[in-house]
Amino acid sequence: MSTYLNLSDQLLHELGKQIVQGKLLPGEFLPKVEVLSEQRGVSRTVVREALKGLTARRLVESTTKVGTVVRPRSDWQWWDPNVLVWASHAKDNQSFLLQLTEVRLAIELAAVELAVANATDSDIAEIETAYYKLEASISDEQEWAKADYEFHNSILLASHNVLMISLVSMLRTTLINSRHVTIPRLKNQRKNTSEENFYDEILLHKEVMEAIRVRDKARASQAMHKLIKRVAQLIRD
Amino acid sequence: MSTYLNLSDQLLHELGKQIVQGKLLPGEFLPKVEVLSEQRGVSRTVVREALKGLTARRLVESTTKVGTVVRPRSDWQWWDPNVLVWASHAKDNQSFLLQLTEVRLAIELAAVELAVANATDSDIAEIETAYYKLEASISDEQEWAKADYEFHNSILLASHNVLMISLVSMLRTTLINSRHVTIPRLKNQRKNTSEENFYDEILLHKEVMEAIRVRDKARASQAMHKLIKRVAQLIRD
DNA sequence: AATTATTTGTCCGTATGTATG
DNA sequence: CCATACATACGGACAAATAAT
Repeated sequence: MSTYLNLSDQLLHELGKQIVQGKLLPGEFLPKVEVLSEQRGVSRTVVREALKGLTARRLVESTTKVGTVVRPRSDWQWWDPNVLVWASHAKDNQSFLLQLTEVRLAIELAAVELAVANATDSDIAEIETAYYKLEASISDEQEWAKADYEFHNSILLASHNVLMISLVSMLRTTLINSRHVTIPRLKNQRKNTSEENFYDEILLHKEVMEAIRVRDKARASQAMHKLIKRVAQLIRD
Repeated sequence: MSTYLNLSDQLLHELGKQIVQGKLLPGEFLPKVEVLSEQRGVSRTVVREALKGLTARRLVESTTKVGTVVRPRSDWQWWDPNVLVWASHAKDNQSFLLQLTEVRLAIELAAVELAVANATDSDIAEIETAYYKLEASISDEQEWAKADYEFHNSILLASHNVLMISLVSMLRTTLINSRHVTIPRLKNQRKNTSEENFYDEILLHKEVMEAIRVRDKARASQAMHKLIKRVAQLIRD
């Protein structure tokens, strides 16, 4: 697997970015196929395939004789990896990343309730090992982040909801792609958290784990809610 | 706008269904391009475009000399309108529809909290009118369903989270497409609900509306949680 | 290690279909 | 009815990658 992109994908990315990042506004027309073909020095086939990619993502609509026009943002198929990437690479992406995070939190909160109901013994074992790794890495910032990811992921997997798993995986990929914006802020925030808060956080993780083990939905949900609200708070600032 | 599908889309749907509905299992190979081209009496170009569609949705992976193989289900891009439709049209789609509903409930629950924070005056007015329509249509099953939809939708819109709105709209389209399976069951269940339960449900809707109006996040969230749990319960049975 | 065969990937020229003005 | 502009479809040629010999 290489990072090589064929011509139509290159053009697709170029046009997709322009649209999602607002350089081509809804209602505006794209140049016609022949012009695009000449401008970029590619064949009409390449242009048509790129346009097809835009159409499939509902970013544009082509009608004969009229041309290809950018559709309103509400029509766009946001839950497409490429659209998400294009949007997350925009200059003014703060509000977009916040929205992404809000969805992620919503799903993670729901996943813990499902985990209580659906977790197998081996799922629970995974969650426990993830928790003990977390406990063992309080001092190491890097390790803690990794362990924290694995802890939440083990719960997500235990939900046995493929749609949630796939959704969060998409969100994570997108958020990682724009990590340079968000992670530094979180790190700085973390430095400011006191020892006590940190201890609280470990306790909350433990509470989540134990509640899942004893199948106490209300407890699990409540603890996760508290955990998540902290993240939401960090992001909002 | 017609329902006409071009040759490659027709083939795409045919192959996509076969894969998602398990007639072609992960690890199995598709016939090579030339064979497919002959079998269906279409050009190689058409076959290639259909395969491209499958590849874009991560249902298959093509490698030179080896051929095109079905990827594991966990790799599939589930959040694609077509994949969702193919999956919802499968024979054994009960568990899939349940998962869809679980995601929908998760998002709706999160949306109400966001609505409390983000709703404009006009958003709140929309929610109120939706509620009064609901109140006015207690007796009419048909009207009630419609009003209920509009009530929840008005809250969703008030969240001002485009990603959530787009996600739920996708879910709804899919669920409506397989309505024949789920709605009749809900209707039957509803008939069995007593007058009292029905009155409770109205009260819960009212509680949600008022909590949003006075910007009381905890109250709104709690009331919505109760409402949603009922739906979840209905579905589970 | 080099060669060959096989299969996908890419590009293009061209022809036909279709809807608009 | 014609000219325009885009969509769809076909098939040929060649490039790239890899398995097998």
